[in-house]
Amino acid sequence: MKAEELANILARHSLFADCDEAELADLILRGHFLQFKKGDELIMQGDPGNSLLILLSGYARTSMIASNGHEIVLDYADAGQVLGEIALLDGGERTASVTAIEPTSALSITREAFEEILAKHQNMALRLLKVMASRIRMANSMIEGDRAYTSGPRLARYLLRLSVVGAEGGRLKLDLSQSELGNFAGMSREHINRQLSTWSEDQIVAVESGKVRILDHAMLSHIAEADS
Amino acid sequence: MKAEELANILARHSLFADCDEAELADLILRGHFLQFKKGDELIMQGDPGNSLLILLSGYARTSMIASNGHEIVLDYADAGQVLGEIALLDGGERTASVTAIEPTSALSITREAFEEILAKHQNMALRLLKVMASRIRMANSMIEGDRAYTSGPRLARYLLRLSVVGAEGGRLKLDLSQSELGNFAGMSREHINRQLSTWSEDQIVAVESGKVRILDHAMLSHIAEADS
DNA sequence: TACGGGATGTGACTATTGTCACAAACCTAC
DNA sequence: GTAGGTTTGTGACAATAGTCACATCCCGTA
Repeated sequence: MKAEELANILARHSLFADCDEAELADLILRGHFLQFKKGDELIMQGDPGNSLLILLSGYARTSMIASNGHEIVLDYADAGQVLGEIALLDGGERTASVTAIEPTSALSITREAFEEILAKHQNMALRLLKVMASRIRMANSMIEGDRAYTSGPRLARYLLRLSVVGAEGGRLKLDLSQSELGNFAGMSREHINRQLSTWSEDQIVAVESGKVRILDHAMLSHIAEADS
Repeated sequence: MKAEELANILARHSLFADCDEAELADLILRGHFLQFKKGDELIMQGDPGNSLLILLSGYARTSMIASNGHEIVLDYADAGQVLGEIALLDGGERTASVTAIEPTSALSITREAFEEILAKHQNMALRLLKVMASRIRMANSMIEGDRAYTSGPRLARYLLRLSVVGAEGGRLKLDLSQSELGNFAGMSREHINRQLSTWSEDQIVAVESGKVRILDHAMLSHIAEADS
């Protein structure tokens, strides 16, 4: 892929929107362009983490397998997202896997290249710090959801997190299976099903051919804030 | 307090152990020394976050109140810990409160000072990035614990997190009340009590005059890894 | 030493959610 | 179009943990 195309893709996403030419050029020069098929692992839990990825296109799922086999989906990443920065920074193992859920491309940057870029461009570090701040906020809000709310409000939150603002018919960013929704929201597949059925009767969501649509966004937000 | 005393305290803690003289000097020069009584709030959830704190002495509890009133303890911070960096970085509200649980002192650094120090000392940003990486790891492991494990293994994990390596008699870093342990481990006070009683019978922990001691560290670790 | 407030111990009951089982529907590829 | 896999729908039941209620204990202080 041409450097200018890469530059275009990067510049289109918030994180890199305010990068200057030189920064983008360095990222592209020092990065490797990678492509993945649906199902490929971009990052594997437990591996040593010596590189950082910037997702250029497609969607990927970030998930952990707990030691008892339980799968936990932490996030769904789209283009522009930085992945794998934690292990790169602290030299530890990768805490989670990242799996392409559709054909995906990414820019891979080694630790050496990353350190050089960081040293050369002051703003890069600040940008990364902001990314990580928002990650911590997200993690805290997951903890809050898990701890303080019952399954209903919690599922509502995750559906809202998957919703796109101006989507026609309330379509979600991703069409997840009910099992996958379960791993995301932290509840069993069966329970997801029952909850969606209930909401479907109340016209809050619609479930057709396995796809969830949000019909009553306001109501769902209200449920997400419920006292229990 | 004298600058050299402050420098000593800072240099004694891992995060700042590898700071050079100039960095320490700038931190101290630009920081304000603050003191807090037990129960004082160093940081208040919902406030705008325009400063960063470095804990110099004492212990503080980081906790969130969910919108339904549920209290969640995220961590207990000790000297050397950086607090309040998230809101400082992204300009948002403070996500959690930090409360002194004993007399505490801290160095407060404003956004302007922080930005100057960051610009002047390259390594500062890298250090902060590492701190935040470990925060994300911690948050992910809380999510894993909440999602994948039942209360027993989970409580075991939190007790281990509070344990100190060479402590005589298995004393914990902090003597928490059972309600507070509950807010930390995400379970009710009563359930904490019952679980501790059971373990106490099996000589895994001892509970005397409200203080928990870990008798069988190995067994507790084993429970923490249990399949369910 | 007596008092009062907070922390702890414990029983009984309830609520929420997971698990298992199985049928039906759907999709995809030959 | 049909076979085989995956996904969905749903009932019955079990398990885990929360809630409520109340007795008790402990500790600082007047």
